[in-house]
Amino acid sequence: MNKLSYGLLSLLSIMPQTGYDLLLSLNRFWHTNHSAIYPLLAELEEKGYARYTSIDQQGKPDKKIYSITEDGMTALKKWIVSPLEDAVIKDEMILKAFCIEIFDYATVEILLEQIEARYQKQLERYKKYLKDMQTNVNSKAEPINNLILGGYILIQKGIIDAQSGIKWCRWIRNLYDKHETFDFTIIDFEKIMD
Amino acid sequence: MNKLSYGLLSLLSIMPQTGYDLLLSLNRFWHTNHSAIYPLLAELEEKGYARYTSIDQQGKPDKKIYSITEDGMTALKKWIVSPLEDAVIKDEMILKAFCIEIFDYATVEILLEQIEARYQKQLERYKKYLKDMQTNVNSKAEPINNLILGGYILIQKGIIDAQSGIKWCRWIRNLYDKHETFDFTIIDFEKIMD
DNA sequence: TATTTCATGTAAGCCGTTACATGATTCT
DNA sequence: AGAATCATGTAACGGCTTACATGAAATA
Repeated sequence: MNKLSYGLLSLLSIMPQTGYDLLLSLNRFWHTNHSAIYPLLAELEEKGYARYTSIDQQGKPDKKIYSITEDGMTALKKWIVSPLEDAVIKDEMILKAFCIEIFDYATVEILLEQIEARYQKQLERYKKYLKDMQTNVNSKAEPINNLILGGYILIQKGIIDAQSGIKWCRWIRNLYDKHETFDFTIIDFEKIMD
Repeated sequence: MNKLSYGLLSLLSIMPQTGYDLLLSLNRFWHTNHSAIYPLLAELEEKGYARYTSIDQQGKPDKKIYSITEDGMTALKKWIVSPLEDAVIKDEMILKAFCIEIFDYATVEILLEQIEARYQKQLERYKKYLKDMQTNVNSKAEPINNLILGGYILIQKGIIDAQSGIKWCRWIRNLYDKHETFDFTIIDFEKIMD
């Protein structure tokens, strides 16, 4: 049982769905693809944590609607309160930041614009999710998924992160503007030391 | 050349150092370990992006002090302005968030405390880094590494992220406090829609 | 007409983690 | 006395990504 296996159980606890549905829900908040999900679903079934019912379809492979079993729920209940592992963040931005002091401002500005654009894109994406959710909840239309509360708080997190990322970019620009001679030995630490 | 290879070049552009030194600098901002670094350094040397000079040591393996070559600098200059890849974040917290609505508040509170504690730990860690940096810069003592500007902005990012994470946890608690009947269909979306 | 959506699966390869391996000195 | 620091390396394994494979219907 790896992280993603529990993630699938987590989503299945909300409602029974297919591997394809799970992929769509996951993709909003987690980098993965179908070739990682299908084998894990088969494993969950072998372990007795999930079961599926097949539905015939014309032109497409049979739909397999997975649902969580009682054993699966037991595993989920254990996992949800088990010690939280550290987040693993692999972001090229961090590695690029290491060497910015050897480049001139024009180069740094190119990088900053890319970073800011990425956060801006993220902000738009999550705002769209929020709007979609609002529409669905208000109209009480058939929900694409029932990820109401969980989805809501994760969308909020995405928005907060994007906004603070944009602020960070602007703060860096300000840092450069103030020290045109690039004398970074007199950095004002006090402002940030709570 | 994978992400981490460029990260090593990025750090080597600041100052020549050993694989062990690189590991210590990286560990503040990047999850990795020595067994990933040493083979990559050997590859960088083969490619002509880095070279090393060996230094005899008693009781320990010979120190290999790596430095970036001109070819390495060329590669670094290309990479720094090349399109920024998306960040890959693998955080169990996200997967756990999916299913919170099936649990009672007591269970969610256990999870929230773990998340908040993790952000608190991160905040303390980065504040310590900032203090260390301030001490080093003021005393002009021999710098452990010369990652002044890059380290500074990354420490700031770590602090901002930790602080907003803590605020997010408190916002979730507030959400629960306001709706003791767990009627989450009347969520106030307007407040967040800019 | 071409791409996206729906729908599931396998195979090859890369990347990273854990463990194995060694060993003196310094700190707790 | 035991753990951490300094210092480099290899081997096995697991997990994830990319590509391969199929194919109808709807959209652009």
